[in-house]
Amino acid sequence: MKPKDDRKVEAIAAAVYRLSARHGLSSVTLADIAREAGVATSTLYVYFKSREVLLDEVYRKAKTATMTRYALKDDPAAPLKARVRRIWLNMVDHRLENQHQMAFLEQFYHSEFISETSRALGLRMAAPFLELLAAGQKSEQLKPLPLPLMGAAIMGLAKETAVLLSRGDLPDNEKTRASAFQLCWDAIKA
Amino acid sequence: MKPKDDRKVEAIAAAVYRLSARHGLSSVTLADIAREAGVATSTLYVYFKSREVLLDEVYRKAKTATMTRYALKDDPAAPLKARVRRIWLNMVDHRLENQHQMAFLEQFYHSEFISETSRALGLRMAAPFLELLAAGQKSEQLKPLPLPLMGAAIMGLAKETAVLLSRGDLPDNEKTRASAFQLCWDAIKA
Amino acid sequence: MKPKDDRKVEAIAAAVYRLSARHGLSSVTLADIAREAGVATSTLYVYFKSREVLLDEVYRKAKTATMTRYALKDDPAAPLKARVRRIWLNMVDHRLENQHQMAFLEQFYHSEFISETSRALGLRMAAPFLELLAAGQKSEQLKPLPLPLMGAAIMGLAKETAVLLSRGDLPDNEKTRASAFQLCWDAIKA
Amino acid sequence: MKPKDDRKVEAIAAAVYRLSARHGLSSVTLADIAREAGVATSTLYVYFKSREVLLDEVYRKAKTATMTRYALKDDPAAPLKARVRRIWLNMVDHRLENQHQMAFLEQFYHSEFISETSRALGLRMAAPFLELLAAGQKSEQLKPLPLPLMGAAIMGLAKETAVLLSRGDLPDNEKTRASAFQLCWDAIKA
DNA sequence: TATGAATGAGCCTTCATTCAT
DNA sequence: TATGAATGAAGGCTCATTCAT
Repeated sequence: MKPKDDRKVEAIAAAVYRLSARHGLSSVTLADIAREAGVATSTLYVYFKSREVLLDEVYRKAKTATMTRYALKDDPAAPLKARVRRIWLNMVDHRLENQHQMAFLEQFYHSEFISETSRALGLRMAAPFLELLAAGQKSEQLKPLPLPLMGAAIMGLAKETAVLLSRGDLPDNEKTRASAFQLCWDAIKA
Repeated sequence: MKPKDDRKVEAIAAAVYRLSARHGLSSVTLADIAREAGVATSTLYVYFKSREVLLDEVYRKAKTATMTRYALKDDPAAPLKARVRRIWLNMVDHRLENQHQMAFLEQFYHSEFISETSRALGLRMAAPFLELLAAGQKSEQLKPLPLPLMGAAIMGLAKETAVLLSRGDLPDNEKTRASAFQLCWDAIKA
Repeated sequence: MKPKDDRKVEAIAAAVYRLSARHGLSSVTLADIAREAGVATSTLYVYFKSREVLLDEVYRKAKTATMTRYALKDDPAAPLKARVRRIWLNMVDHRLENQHQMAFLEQFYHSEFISETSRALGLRMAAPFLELLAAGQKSEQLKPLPLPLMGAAIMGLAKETAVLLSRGDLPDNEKTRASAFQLCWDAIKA
Repeated sequence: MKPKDDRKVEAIAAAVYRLSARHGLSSVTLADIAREAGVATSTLYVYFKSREVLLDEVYRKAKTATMTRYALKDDPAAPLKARVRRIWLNMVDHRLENQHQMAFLEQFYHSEFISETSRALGLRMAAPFLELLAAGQKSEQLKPLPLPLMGAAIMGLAKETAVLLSRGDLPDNEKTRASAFQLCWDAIKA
């Protein structure tokens, strides 16, 4: 008997990312995915029960990897501002390095395809970050506004910064990042 | 394709908004639109050359109305901060009052359906607002960061604020708006 | 606007009969039916909501026509034996004249495709005939056995007779029919 | 294709019977059979060359067992009526005891799956019984009608009787069987 | 103009069968 | 022998679009 091939699952996920970025998630068909991943359409059903499950599982994978990446080199002992900066820079860098994946993640999150459990996953994974912000509010370093608003401000600015950097509208260097983060920090600091 | 009956075009647009908000743009079929608008499917082709054109035209309509609304009661003679506040509050209010329409607008903008010309329309309509910000930068009241980044910060925060208000996560009153705008202003002010 | 075409429904039903007889009901695909009926596959969905409904409706049509045919020239005033003979001969003749239709009817009835309501239809339509038999039992002309058993005996013999006639195993004439009916009558008469 | 493990073949046949009775023969997939029999799908190909062969072979098995069962306790020296009664009662009892198997047998016989050789098998196995009837005709104890007609009458009545008994429409006792057989005998006796 | 009928292209999914271990 | 992975072919169904009235 032949064991399931993990590399095939990887290839399928990568195909979904690429196609989402290229033509938009809602036009990604199983035939497209299969072709792009180099397998037969029916093979997708060996790994996933249905199109819905496939997308959901790919989403979970990508979301988890993304959140892990955001926490990279985060030092829990560092001061608040340094930690937020670290995470914010991680967001920007990860977006620049994984544009396809992010394209999928965003489209899926805003689509009707996403399941309730997957939507919940997003929130669950963001929890540690929101707790960091909550601590910052308690120590009166951050504005006492609702956490979702604070979080959205930070992520939204990271996203827009990444877009501008990748488009070349902004020079991709330390200075640019520093001033963009300045905007972010000014927004949230108390 | 000169629309003869404006009320019918109105009904079609409204159908698109409602269905987009209810089931997601990519699952909206022409049959759905026709049923919801109370006409026959083939009648849609009397008014629009194709599905693509229909959506594009509905988008233009909604986008124009939205941008006009944002400028409501904007007094060109007022001081910068007041003008930005006025526009920012307009954004929040318009979102709260036209959720279906905004659902469509956003899904369409992030979708693969949007044409290049429609995407350009978005930018063109935002021009006056960006000019206002540019003036603010010149007078050193606003941070000297790229306009797209500034604009994105402002709109993103308006959007998130509206979401929180409509969900009931934030009390819908003057005070809440004032503090949410504070966050916005702190982000962009020099 | 174009009105629905009744001749098309006829063509579809005829296609189902022919294909059922030729290859067996369970191998009849919508593509087959469409090709045989001279329409596009999707056109079938203009007339029927699904394959299941299509078959069910064709069954109803054929079943009703069949039962009506069985009662042809039945004289309610005639004596019992004459009436049973008339109906029995109708069964034999109808089978000989509509073999494709009967092939479909039988396969559908014995298949898992048939709906509960369609199965019930069969019984409802046979009711008048069973009442005739019941009357014959009351007047002690027929054996006092369960009606389903009596009915099955009669129909089963009609069927087998028709098979033998159409195969040419029996000469197709009055005499053959008379003796075959004799067997039938002997079985049920008191 | 020499089956090595007879118990496995047995399990496969039993699975086919059960599934045929439960969901209808034409919806029985190889995956279903394998699951129900407790083997892997590809293992079926170790025992049978194809789905067609598998069904055909299972049919042969069941058909042979059935015909053997019909002849149980048949005493070639007994008088005609007694022998026919014995066989008729065997038919009824066997049907009552092996409903799953009979469900498969009948569906397969009326399906398009059956091969010409398998259909011929049915006739060949029934030969001894038809010879008995032929002898009865020669001795003028039975009607001089075509043997297939005579045979069909007898089997058809056995089948209907079994159906009524298993449904509970008739009390399952000696008396019922006696009167049902009476109907049968009246039909065929000279 | 307005509409119901008609359709070709394409989608998701299933399945008998083969492959590779 | 036994099996899980892999697949091509096909099936039912949907939909944007065109036809015909």
